[in-house]
Amino acid sequence: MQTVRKDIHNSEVPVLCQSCEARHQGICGALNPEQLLTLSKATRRVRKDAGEELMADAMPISSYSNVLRGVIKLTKVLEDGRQQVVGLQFAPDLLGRPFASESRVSVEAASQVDLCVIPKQALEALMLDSAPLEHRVMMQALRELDEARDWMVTLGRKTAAEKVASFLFMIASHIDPTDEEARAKFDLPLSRSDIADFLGLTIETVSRQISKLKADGVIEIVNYRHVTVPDLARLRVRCG
Amino acid sequence: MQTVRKDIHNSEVPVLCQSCEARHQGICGALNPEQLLTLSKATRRVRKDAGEELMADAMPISSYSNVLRGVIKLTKVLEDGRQQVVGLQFAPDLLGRPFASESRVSVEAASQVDLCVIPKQALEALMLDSAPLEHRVMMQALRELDEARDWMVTLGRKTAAEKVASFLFMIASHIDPTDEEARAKFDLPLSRSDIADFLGLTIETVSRQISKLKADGVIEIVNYRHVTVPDLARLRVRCG
DNA sequence: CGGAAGCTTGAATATGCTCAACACGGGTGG
DNA sequence: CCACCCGTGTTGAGCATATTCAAGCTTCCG
Repeated sequence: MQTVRKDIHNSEVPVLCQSCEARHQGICGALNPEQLLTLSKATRRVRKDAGEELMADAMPISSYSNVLRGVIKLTKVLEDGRQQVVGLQFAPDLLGRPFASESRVSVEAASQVDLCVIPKQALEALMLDSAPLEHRVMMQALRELDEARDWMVTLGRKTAAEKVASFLFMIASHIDPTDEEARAKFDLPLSRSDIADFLGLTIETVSRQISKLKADGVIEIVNYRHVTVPDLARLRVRCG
Repeated sequence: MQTVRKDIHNSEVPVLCQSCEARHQGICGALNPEQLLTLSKATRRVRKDAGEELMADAMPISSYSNVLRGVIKLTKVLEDGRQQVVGLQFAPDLLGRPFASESRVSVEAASQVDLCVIPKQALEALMLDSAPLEHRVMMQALRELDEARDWMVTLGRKTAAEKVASFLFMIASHIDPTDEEARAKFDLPLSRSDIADFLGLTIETVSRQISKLKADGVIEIVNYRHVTVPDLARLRVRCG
C-alpha cells in the first residue's frame, strides 16, 4: 500500500516529483517545494537498457542524473583495453562528477535503469544558491570516497576467493539490507565479466570461486544471476 | 627572495597565518581575514616525525589538520595484518574525514610533517557558516575520489612493473610538477614497505621492479631514496 | 531445433609470493 | 678510527595462485 507523502505545500510540488521514489531521498530531499519546482522544469525522465553508455570518459558533461532505479557502473579503460570498474551507483545516487567539465570515467547502465536527467547548468546554479543541496552532494562524494577506499583494500590485498565473497556480501547488504545474521536472496546486477572487471580478476577465476562457494554450501545459485545466501555471517567470514 | 603577501586588511590577519605557506592555498584560501582570525585562535602548529600515528582507524575524531609540509599516508588494515595504503596527502591538503565522528582510516606521517591542527568543532562551525569554505572542502574530496579511482585501475589491472612505474611517475609529477618531457629528481617519501602496501605488492617485488627500471636506464638510484628520472616520457610509457 | 551469448571446467603456464641469504649504510661504542 | 650491529633494501630459488587457452555446457531466443 503506497501513499503519497505530504509536503507542507503539496500543491506546489511538481506532479512528476509527487510520485517520485527519490523525492525525499538523494539530493531532492534537500530542496524546498519552490526549488523543486524550478529544477523540475528542466529535468526529464529517461529509461536506459543494460549496456547503454550514458557518458564517455574524457567527454564533456552536459547533465547530471538522479538514479531512480537500477544499477550504474563507472569504469576506466587502459589504452590496451584492460578495464576496471571503479564504482557502482544505486538509487537514489546522483550521477556525474560535480563541477567538472569532463567526465573522468565512463558511465554505463549495468541493468535497465530509470534516470531523472538534470541539465548541468540548472543543478550547479541551484547548488551555488542552496548550501544544504551542496552539502548533500558533498556527503555523497564523501561516501563514494569511503567506498572507493574500502575497495582498494579488496583490490590490493585480498585473494580471489576473498574478493568474490566480498563482492557478493556487498551486493547482498546493498540490495537486501537486513540483519547480518539473516538469510538473503537477490539477483546479481552484474554479469560475470563485469564482476571480473570490478574485482580485477578474469571471468574464469570469478566463475571458479563462485562454484567453490556453491560447493561449500555458502551460497545457492539458480539461473546464473539469482543468488541465495542461507547465512550471511558465513559469507562474511570469507571476506578476509 | 620571499615577500609577505598583502591582504586587504593585513593587520587583521593573524601573525601566525601571515607567514604561513598555506595561507592562500588549501582551505584557508577560502577565508576572509575575520574568519581566519576566529579560526586561528583555535589552531596550533604541530611537528610529527615519520612513522608517528596521527589518527587510528575507527577512533573518534577530535580535529582536522592542514598539512603544511611533508607526506601523510592513509592506510587500512585487515584483521590478519595485511595492509593497504589508500591515500597519500601532501601540503596543503586538509586531513580528516569531514562530518564523520570516527576515522575510517589510520593516518600516519610518512615523512616528518608540519601540521596546523584545527579542532573539529571550530572548522565544522565555520563550514556551516561559509559556503565557499565548504565548497573548497568538497573540491578536495572530489579530487581525492578521482585519485582513488585512478589508483583502483592500477591496483586491479596493472602488472607489478606497471604499478611501480606508475608510482614513481605519480611521485615525480607531484613533487616536481615540471613538463612531462623533462628530467626529474626527487626523494621518495615512502619506504619500500610503504610502496609495497600502496601498490598491493610485496617489498621484494617492488625492489625487483625498481632494479629492473634502473638496469633499463629508465631511472637512476642513489642512496635508496633519491631517484633521478632522465626522461619522464620514457617512464610514462611503462605505466601501461 | 539451431545458434549465440554467457558461463563453467580443465590443463598448462606465468606472474608474483615466500623463504632465505646476503649487501649496504648509518650510527654506536670500544 | 675502525669494528660491529641493526634496520632497510636486494637478490635468488622454489612454489602457489591466478591467468591463458581451449573445450564443452546452459539458457535464452528466434
